Amino acid sequence: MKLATEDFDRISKALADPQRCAILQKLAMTGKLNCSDVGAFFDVSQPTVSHHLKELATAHVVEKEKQGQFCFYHVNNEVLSAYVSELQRRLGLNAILAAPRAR
Amino acid sequence: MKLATEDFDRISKALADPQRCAILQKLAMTGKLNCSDVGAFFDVSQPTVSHHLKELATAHVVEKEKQGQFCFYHVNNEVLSAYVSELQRRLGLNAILAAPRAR
DNA sequence: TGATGATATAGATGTTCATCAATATGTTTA
DNA sequence: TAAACATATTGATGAACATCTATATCATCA
Repeated sequence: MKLATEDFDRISKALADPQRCAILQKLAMTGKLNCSDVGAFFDVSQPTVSHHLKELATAHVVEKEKQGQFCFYHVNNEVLSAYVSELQRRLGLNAILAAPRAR
Repeated sequence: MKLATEDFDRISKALADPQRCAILQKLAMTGKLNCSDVGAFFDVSQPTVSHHLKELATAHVVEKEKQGQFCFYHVNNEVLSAYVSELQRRLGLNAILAAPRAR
């Protein structure tokens, strides 16, 4: 999966806030949480949690799933993997993998 | 190599600005550049380049090497690799690698 | 030593953004 | 339908930050 520059930049920014990164990490660990669950783990207001989840969703690193009055969020592993790959590519960390195969 | 939380956060922020990320990418591609070289690639003022390079150096993703009146910068691959590894760990992207070996 | 060139610092400015209180919207249940 | 609950939105505020101009520092060279 290939990320557009715009998407890459947005994900970088989404990860740059420690609070938001912690929320994403919690989602990665637990698999799926609703807003209240997330809020229970961190000492921030409900609107702030909602804001961070929205940013993460806008960057497509999490997906939103509405179930009745609840709203579940889970990580999008495909996008996260694509982000890490692109980051490695840009930073030249995949030189060995990208090198032409010896024969 | 293990990154402290503080270092991880700082690197995330260093990568969050597209201009700074582009500078880092250029350094990764070319190996080693001085300030003027970097400035020649991007349409920003000399103090801005100096500022970005300082941020990257503070985050330890690049290293500074003074040679006379010039100042060369090159990426620190060890730190960058450690960052990507820690990111993967936090995002749960290394589940397969981390799994206990089958026997 | 004085001029030129490379880089860093200081200070200012406008923008982005994390956060909150208040409120709105939508959903469930008594 | 009214109350209670979950989430989203609005608007405000203060902090962080990217960028610039001006200037300082330091090294080289004529």
